Amino acid sequence: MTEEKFWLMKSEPDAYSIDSLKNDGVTLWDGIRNYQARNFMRDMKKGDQVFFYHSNCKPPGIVGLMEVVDLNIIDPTQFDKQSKYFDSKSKPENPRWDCVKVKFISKSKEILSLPELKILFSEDDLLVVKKGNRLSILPVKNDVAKILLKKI
DNA sequence: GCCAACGTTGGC
DNA sequence: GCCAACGTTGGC
Repeated sequence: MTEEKFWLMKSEPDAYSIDSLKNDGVTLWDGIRNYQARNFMRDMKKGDQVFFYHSNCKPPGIVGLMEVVDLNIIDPTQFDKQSKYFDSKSKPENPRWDCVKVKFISKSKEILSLPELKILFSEDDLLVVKKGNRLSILPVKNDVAKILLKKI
């Protein structure tokens, strides 16, 4: 039996938006430099669905849906000296950072904003509504995801 | 621009 | 291993 898994990934729309992904079709979710977030990506499986969240904008919120299509990809930006994500401590023979590839599924007609999410869900239901939560990748509970899917 | 909530770093 | 200082995220 296949258990559906759901996640939420944040991106600042100035850096990479849902429109960028719609245009690209697929993208590598690289540049993650937080171990907990990286480990969540390692827990992902092909076919998992991911809510795309715009952060650091007004208003912040969920703007679309994507799907995991590839796993365990070494993040190329860690070895790129030109990249802001360059990590001098990571060696090619033992890469520290990896990521997943995602594909565009849909863009919401309207943003499901953080204030709305706070009305719908408690901190325990959906971690993104928790004050001060800085994790850019979060798991989403199955029953919460079912509700979200109807609203985006 | 402010600040809360962390994660990371480095001295000891 | 502790912890203070510092840096980052991201809402407001």
